[in-house]
Amino acid sequence: MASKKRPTLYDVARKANVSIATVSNVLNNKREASQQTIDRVNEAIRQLGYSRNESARSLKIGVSKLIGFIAPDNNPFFTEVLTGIHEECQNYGWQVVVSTSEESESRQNELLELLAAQQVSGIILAPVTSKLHVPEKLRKVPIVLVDREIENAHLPVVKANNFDGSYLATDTLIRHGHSRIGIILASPGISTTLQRKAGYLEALKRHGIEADEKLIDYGGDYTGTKTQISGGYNAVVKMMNLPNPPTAIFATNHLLMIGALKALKEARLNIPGDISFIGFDDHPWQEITDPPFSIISQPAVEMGRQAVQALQKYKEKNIVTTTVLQLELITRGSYRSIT
Amino acid sequence: MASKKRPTLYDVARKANVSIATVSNVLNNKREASQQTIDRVNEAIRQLGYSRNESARSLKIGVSKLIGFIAPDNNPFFTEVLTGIHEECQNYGWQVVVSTSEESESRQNELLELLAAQQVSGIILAPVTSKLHVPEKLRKVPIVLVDREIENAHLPVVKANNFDGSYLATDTLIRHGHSRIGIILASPGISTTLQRKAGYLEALKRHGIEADEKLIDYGGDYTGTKTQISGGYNAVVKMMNLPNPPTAIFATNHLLMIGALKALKEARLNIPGDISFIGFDDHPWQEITDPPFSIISQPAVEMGRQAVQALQKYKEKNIVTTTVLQLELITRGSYRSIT
DNA sequence: CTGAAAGCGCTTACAG
DNA sequence: CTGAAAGCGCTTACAG
Repeated sequence: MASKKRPTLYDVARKANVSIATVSNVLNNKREASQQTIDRVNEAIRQLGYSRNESARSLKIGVSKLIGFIAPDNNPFFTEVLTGIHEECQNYGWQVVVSTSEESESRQNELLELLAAQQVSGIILAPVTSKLHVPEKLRKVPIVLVDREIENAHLPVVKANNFDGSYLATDTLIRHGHSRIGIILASPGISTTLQRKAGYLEALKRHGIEADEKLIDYGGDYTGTKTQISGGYNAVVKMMNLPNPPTAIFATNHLLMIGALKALKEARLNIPGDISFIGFDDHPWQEITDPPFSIISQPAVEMGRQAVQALQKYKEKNIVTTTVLQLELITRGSYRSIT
Repeated sequence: MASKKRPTLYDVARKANVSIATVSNVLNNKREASQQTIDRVNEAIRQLGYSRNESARSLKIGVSKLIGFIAPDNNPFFTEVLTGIHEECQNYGWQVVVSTSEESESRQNELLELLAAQQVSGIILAPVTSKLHVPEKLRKVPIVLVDREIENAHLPVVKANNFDGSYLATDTLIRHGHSRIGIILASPGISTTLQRKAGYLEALKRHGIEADEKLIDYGGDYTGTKTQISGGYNAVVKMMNLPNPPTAIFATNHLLMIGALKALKEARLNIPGDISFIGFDDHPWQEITDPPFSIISQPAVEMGRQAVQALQKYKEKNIVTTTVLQLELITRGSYRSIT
């Protein structure tokens, strides 16, 4: 019995009385084979339970059916992006090697290297900084940026309109009478932070409100998942102890939001009675909390899908696309008008 | 310039003036090479920016450095398990091909097949049913079961003590005076559901309470993430419309819990004033909700780590381990005593 | 329409 | 301590 090792092309060829080239052609739908041959080959494949050794194929043709996805942390946002990547990859027969850089640039470079060594046919990357220098030797493997972009990278990117989203949230709060609005941002080194900050500042400016540095906190200037939660927590504690604390808070990612709410709760501040709040990233919990939270919602699953499509276009036609998805404000019960 | 393609062993060998066998040996720390040779080789590797083509290696030795992880859905519990898998894999230099079966057995079998074709060195599987028949041709690749087990599989398994956890939750509610306790379970086809149900029934029995079929709902007997949330929702709606509704509800996974809470909220039932509640799986949101929720907490990250270790033992020493992790009840504010 | 043969980049006995 | 050579299982010109 050939139960010890998996059958190879040779086994199939022998059984079907054809050459291995013919089997390979049938397998890949290349060239015309007579229907009779095709049937014989397929029957042999079925009987032997043959499936292709992808390592051999990768070695020969230089790329595997794998793509890599490098997320910076375990923010549920990236879990959703991964869902989108998975969905779309089914259309291309790709499988996904997933890893987390934990916001470390050296870890990220190591992961890129490991993926390249696996002959992945592409990488979807949410980079840890906006100034990544992609090592020369990785230039061969197509990289698509997702969520975050890199200056002058000349790489396809799929991102959200963070400026507009942040502007929208801030503008809305201002129109509800708020002028002291605290914003909690993630690490200043990434593009999303920069753009979310810019949108906030622009909204203030349009309304003639002067920005107060004390109300701008990089609570998430740390690595990893847990530290971002404490970052949001610390930011709120700091702001609420100001002589002139904010009347509204805008937390610009889901982890920061959770930390911020924890601090608000501990301070026994009522939302929206004592303070208005807008968060980031939709999540089932937000409909069952009291109050339900208003948030800037990102099309995270769609972002994953689009990233795969962008990768496909980049690989096949060398087209460098920039896709910008719109953010929307979902208003529930966490902010109110003040006078 | 060799910028077109990545350097190979031959390039390194030529540069270092040795044979490819020697380079390979240095690379794998095999046999003794003179320190001088080692240095020359390493210097050549560095200069060329060489890194091994893992496809070639996999082809030659029959296994890659990849392992597969198949989750049944996007429950955040499995995201945490994945975190643990990632952490532990770093110790072995493994990378993880992640995929979701969406509770479909045919999809699961397809994924197993695809992973085997990639020459993965092992698979960590949360199976969609407790009666999986692993296809003969997959017998070559080591599989470790995580979270859910399979009858007579003779495979390593890392799971939680679901019986005890469920007993504990039910017993606690009974001791607080509840006798009509609704339980919301996931699909009856998986081991965790069976065990959680058994723990519930046993606790009732010990206290001489007769089980009421109407209070046992397989809200999650659907596939996928969203349908489980609506499953939990529907279960609560049904139970609360009973002539004699429950005074407490135990939702046995995170998705079911979210759906259940949504229904409770819509019915304007106060927790724990009108109804007591115990959920499943800890999550940062649970500390900031009002009330904060009591839950049965699973060591999800640890489960992932242990699964990787079990895989390692299975591969290296052919040891089939069964690891049972304890669940604990975290009491916050969502249940109370009644008379 | 089909086959013989080269070669992808490694690892590993084997010989020296 | 080091090298020459076979071979892992495929794909793909090339020849017929």
